[in-house]
Amino acid sequence: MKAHLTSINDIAKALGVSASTVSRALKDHPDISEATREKIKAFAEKVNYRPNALALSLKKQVSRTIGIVVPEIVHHFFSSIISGIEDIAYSKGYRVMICQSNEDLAREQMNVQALLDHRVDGLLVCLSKSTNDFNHFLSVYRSGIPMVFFDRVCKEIDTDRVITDDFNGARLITSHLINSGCRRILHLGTHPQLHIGQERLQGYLQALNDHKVTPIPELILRCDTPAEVHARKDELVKLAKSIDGIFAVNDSTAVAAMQILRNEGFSIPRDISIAGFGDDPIADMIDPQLTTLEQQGYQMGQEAMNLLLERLIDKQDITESRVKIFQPELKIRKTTRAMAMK
Amino acid sequence: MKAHLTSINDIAKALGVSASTVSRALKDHPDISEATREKIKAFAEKVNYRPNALALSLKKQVSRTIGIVVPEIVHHFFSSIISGIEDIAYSKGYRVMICQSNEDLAREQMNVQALLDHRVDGLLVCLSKSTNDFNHFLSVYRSGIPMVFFDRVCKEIDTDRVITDDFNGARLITSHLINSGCRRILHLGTHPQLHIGQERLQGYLQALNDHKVTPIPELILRCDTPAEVHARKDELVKLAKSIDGIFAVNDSTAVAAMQILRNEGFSIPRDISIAGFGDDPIADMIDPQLTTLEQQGYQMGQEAMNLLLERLIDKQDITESRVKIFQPELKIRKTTRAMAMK
DNA sequence: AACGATATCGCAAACGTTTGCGTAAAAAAA
DNA sequence: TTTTTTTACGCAAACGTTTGCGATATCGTT
Repeated sequence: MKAHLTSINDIAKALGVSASTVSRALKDHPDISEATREKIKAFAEKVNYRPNALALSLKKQVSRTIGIVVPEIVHHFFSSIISGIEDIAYSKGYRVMICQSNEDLAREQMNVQALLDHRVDGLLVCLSKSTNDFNHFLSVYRSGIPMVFFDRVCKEIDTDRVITDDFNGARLITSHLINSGCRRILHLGTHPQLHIGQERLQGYLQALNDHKVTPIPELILRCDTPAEVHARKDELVKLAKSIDGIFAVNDSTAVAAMQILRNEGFSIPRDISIAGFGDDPIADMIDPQLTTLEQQGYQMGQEAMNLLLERLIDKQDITESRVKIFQPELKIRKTTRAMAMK
Repeated sequence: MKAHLTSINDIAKALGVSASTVSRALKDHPDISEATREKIKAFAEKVNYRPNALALSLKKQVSRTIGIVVPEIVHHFFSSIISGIEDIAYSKGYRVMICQSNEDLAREQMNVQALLDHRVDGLLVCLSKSTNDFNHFLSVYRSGIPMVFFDRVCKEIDTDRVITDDFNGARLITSHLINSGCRRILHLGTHPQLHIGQERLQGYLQALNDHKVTPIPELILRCDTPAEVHARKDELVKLAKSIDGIFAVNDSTAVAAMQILRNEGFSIPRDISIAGFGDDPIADMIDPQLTTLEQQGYQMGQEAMNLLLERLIDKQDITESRVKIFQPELKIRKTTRAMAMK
């Protein structure tokens, strides 16, 4: 069975009028008599006519569709961002096309290209971990298509951005660890080329410095997924004897580390305190509940979409790029001890 | 700045040839001389020409895009399915448009309509919990657009489907609970109108029957989210004294229940055994680790996309609808006791 | 009766692409 | 040289929609 949705031409032919008359009748153009208008509307209703969005976009040179490029939707943080984006987009009559880069540069490039091919009106993107080349975004920028980065942004290109204050968050939670008595804090960080990785590391170092704690290079590891934690289990277990705290770059890594440590007989937080980043749902579900930083993903998504919308609607009058910074909120739970001092 | 991507006509004008010549040159049509072809290709490369996917879809009457309607991407099961779908789709040159119904019928109807408006070649859908009207899917079916349901399927319409053997899974895990000594097993189920809810309930009842355990109506509750668990906390705590096992319709509900029970002083699994459904990542991260059923979301997504692809490619020669049933695998972990008998 | 005004509609171009067909010029065959 | 074939390109329609403009009627005015 061939799937032919009825078009304006079909209606025109069936009713013995021209396509332009049908088009005008359907949108209540005054040039059309009431009789014809009603006839056409009734028929369109009957055959369940729906305008072809592709033809419309082509004609209007506007797709009312925006593209999203995100590392992986399986991560709660990203899927909440997407929900935030979608809710705003829907309410303004926009649709979204979601692409996953799977943390892979090549895939990210393909994604961007495909979205451009589909003539999205704007782009919302979060960089993949492996992105060290920005030409695909540069060409988007040069072609004048509005683009806003969120979370993992591209500082090489001057666009709107929505970010977390990673530095401050890391400083805050590391300070909390120190205040609760930790002195030898292991940092499980992410790729150094990631801006957020840099910021969180710097925040961690700043907190140590704030409290006159000497940083120990051996206690800074690149290890940012549960899989990597398990891969480097021996290393972790060996380190465990000499540390009293862990600050992991995200919650799932923190939880994985905790799992291993507890199996090795360490008590959390008595022997070792643990802190994460992101306030993933698991943080609240595990026992002991994970101390972490709340990142307001949904709101960040909303904000990103709003920034983009302003560009799409008042195209001309925004010249400077804008940066929205979300302050992560400290969620002190059970994997860290109560403050030892004020 | 206006965003005008260069078209075939732009190239034609710039080079003083016709649009048809450009079109043919770019796809190595033999009618075009090598000189012209090279000239055109070089220019196209220089200006970074990319065909307009909208125009192509309109012309070819094929969008090579498939629509996905899913309740919520924040759930790991659904986002794994999407990944499975995407990977197959990409490898065959298809794109996907993802929509969330947020478990809401009206939104689901809008989603379907929007996807049809964008002339997707096919539909992959998982019903929302509140869907009790299927006319939007019926009209898709009647218009001849291939559609395959997954997980939460619509048995009112005769389409391809990819499902989990919910009955068998529920029977399996309930049997495991009984075998490990449980006799008064609370079932936290979902909406009765959901087919999977029915199946899991029936599987639970069947297992009781298999073991000559009398079912207790008071022990069958509709409660399928952590939020609902917390809302009905008092009820749950009161019941807790009289039960020795819980079978929840999904893992997050199981974990939430466990959290409350432990806070009330119950020991898991000594006092109460707990089992979930789905093998969410949290199942493996919490302590004690949750006994559950593995649902192969990624593979289900792949299978669904493959079924759809067969319809899209050999349009004609598939008449009967096909059903792929995935057997969930029992993951016995720490929230249930070891088998008491064989 | 002749005129202008208004109401109601169709034509055609445009968006970007593909493709059957026609055609001019060049090459090959007679 | 004439005829036929081949080479290499352009025209125009089509996909579905919108919209400026032109074209008929019909009406009301003198």
